[in-house]
Amino acid sequence: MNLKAPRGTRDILPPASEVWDYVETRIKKIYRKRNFLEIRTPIFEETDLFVRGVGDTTDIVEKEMYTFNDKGGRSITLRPEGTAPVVRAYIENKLYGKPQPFKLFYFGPMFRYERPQAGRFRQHYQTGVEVIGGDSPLIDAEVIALGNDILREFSMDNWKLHLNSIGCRECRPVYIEKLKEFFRNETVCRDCSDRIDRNPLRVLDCKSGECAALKNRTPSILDYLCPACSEHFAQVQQLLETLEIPFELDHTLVRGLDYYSRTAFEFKTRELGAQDTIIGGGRYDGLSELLGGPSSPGMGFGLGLDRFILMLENNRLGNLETNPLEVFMVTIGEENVQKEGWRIMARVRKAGFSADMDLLQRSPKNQMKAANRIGARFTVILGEDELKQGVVQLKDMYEGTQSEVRIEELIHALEKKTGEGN
RNA sequence: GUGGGUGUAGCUCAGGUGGUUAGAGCGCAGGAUUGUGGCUCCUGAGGUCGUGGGUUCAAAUCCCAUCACUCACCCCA
Repeated sequence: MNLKAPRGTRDILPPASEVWDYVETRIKKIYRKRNFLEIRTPIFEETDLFVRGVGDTTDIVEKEMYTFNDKGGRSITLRPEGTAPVVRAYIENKLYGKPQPFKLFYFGPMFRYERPQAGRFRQHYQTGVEVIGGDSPLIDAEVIALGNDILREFSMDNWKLHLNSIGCRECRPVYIEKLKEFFRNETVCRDCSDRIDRNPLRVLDCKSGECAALKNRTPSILDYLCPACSEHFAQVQQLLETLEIPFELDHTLVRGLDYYSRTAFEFKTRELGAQDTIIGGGRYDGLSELLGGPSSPGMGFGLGLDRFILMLENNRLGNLETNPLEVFMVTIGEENVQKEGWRIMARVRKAGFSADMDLLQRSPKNQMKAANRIGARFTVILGEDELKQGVVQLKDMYEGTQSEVRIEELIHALEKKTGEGN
């Protein structure tokens, strides 16, 4: 076959898909415990949403979007990130009329046209939260704490929380001027000399030798925050200290999207090679207005599930015990026996056990073989003789023991055996 | 978008300096006398040697291109 999954995409097959399901389910529980509710937004949106929301000078919009015209001539874009769609939905559905702040979570694929590498895909999966309708530092702390909780819940500890404030519409322009001034008098790399005017904050993030060398002399945004932002940021830090969540101030942390304001944070690990951000987020107080909505400050994060699961696997936490098949039905005989076996299996399933049987009309021996390879806990064997007597052989595949039970006693016997095990 | 590495059965890999029917282990399918797994033994299926060109009497092997994977840059989840 010469058809392949497109570059940067992949199939998630069993047993990996079991791990994904497990992770998603467990994260969802954490959200629900904190009274976050799910939102599902379209996988594609009008292109303009991202151009306006994410920012037209960002890398995402400039070169990473999957954009196309649909048959009606509309410009459509596969969503590259989750926040702008959620805020769009918030405005469109007038969620500001509900009790505030509105706390949402989402799961789903995101699309970016990038060169794939470890932990980076063209279709990747994120889960994230957005708290919209409030600018209290309590919200910032709650969101960051939630990220912290998820990592802890999965016993991950090889990461650091990087924290910064990138100010607001009042103070950031002042800082940006200072920054431009500073960089103009220094030598920066080729990419960055272009950036100085268009998006000077990003120079801070540059890892190239000459730019990185400037880091400790570069003016820090934290020295230019207006009183309101400064106070807000101080409170966020205090709250994190109260919650005993360790963090590291990092004034070079600038998120790539334009809509961020004030608090910005990333949970980074050293285990994933160059793609080290596992959770990234921050506050976006102006986004709603940017999209034509009312003033509705918000705060959220995105968590990269591909990277998250990669990290779990690195720590051998990926070998999660998946539930083994409980019963494999083995029939020995003609059609009448198979039919009765089928009925028995249906009853076993109805009683709450997972059950399967041979679907290839194999010999008894090969049915047993199959049961063994699948890892079934029990086999229930039915032959002509058993059928006549109304019994089955119940075999414990782990212990190799086998006993005869009446068909009507089977469920009871299974319950007893599995009860003993646990 | 830029640079490095890789590309032989489902998986992990062998296949010096080009030479005839491309191999192994594992896995998969079946069998080793009456209706029973795991161990052992036997048998079998399965390969456009990533793809397309080129050099050559002859290419998995050399050259070019292309695609994919991978690592890094860039950027982020």
